[in-house]
Amino acid sequence: MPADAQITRLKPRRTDIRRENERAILDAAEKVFAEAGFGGATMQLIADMAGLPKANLHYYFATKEDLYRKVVQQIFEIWLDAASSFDDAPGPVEGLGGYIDAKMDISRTHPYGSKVWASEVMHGAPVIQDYLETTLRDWTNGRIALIQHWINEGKMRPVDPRHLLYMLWATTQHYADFGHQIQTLNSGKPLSDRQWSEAKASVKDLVLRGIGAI
Amino acid sequence: MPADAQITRLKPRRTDIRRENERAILDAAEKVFAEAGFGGATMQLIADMAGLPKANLHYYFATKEDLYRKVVQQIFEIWLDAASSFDDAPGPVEGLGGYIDAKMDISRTHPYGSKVWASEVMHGAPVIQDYLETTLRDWTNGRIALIQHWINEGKMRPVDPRHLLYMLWATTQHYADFGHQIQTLNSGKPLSDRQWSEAKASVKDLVLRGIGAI
DNA sequence: GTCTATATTTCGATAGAC
DNA sequence: GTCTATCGAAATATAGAC
Repeated sequence: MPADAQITRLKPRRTDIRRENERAILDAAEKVFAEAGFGGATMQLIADMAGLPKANLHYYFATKEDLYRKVVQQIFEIWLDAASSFDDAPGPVEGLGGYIDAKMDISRTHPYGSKVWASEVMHGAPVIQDYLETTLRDWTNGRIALIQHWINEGKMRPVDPRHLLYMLWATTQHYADFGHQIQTLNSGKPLSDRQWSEAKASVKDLVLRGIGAI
Repeated sequence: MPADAQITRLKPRRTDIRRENERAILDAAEKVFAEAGFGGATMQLIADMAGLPKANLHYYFATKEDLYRKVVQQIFEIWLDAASSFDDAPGPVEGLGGYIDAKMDISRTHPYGSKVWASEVMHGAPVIQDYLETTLRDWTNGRIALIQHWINEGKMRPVDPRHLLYMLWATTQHYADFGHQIQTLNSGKPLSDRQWSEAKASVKDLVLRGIGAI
């Protein structure tokens, strides 16, 4: 295994070891769960990718489901943080435009987490149903009220805020969840920096025109 | 009248039995694969839902993967058929509007198939990669040319046809793939006929306004 | 064609030495 | 905290009587 472990002058503290191992396990788990699904993922595969014996996974995370739950929670919190651009905006151009930018960036930087979330919801959200019924529902209702406020102020056309939100979620996350299909249709190559910029601009343009904000 | 003539008439023919059993297996498999993923699905569960012994599944479909492949092919062909509304249309309002209607209807009538497709693509399309590189790529290029033609004729704004298609796919399939999330945000109840109509109208309105066709 | 019983493999989880 | 060895459960797939 790591021969260079001998080289390190100072022995890492136990808390550091724990933190680093948990991070390695979570990163590996996110990728494996995304690529194989919960049922297709194996603890052995995650352990190999994390560079640890399988038994160590069970030392840090009691069960496969515990590990999975942590992975799902991560992407959910990242998305919630990204929505802050929504709130302080004076109108839909800044608010929705900023939200699209943030969600598209996350689709590029966290494609695995997005896929795990999509898979979880597609299978009926057996693990995070409570989040849907509390945090997500509250968040959604708050943003619907905000969009309705913009409509009342005449800053955008009267569209159904709920279906607008669904379109934003669907479109931005599509670039992560269906990234493989998009890559295949891009001659098999991942989108370049330029192509990601064009994608963001296209989505913002279509949405902001669609709601009559520009 | 010969006695065996009676029996022959009453007893279903072998080809009928085969057809009915294959249909029952495929329907059950579509649902189980959608709800559990390929890895989480078990032949036992599919057999129970189809009302057949597990061994019979292996009689009709040699392996679990053979059965899965058939399920994925089904939804793909349904989507291709739905795209015919695209071609004979005089302009984007009829063409894209009709396509959205058709895709939304399929999301409602075939949610399981849509989820199986999404799961397959999210996991890197291990089974249907060849479809992506041939049929889907050709279909996409053809529709991009058609949309570009409408743009050249001044029937819609100059938007990137590729990202427009991605938005259509993402948004329409979202109502199937994330149907559970949508239902949770709808007080736990499935969308009513009226709500489905509103969803279709909202999507069409947002898209057709976004491209400047209405 | 159908179905019971079983072979074979693999996975999640754990015991126990270090 | 780490890691080898292994248990028990569950899965795919098949054998063989009917």
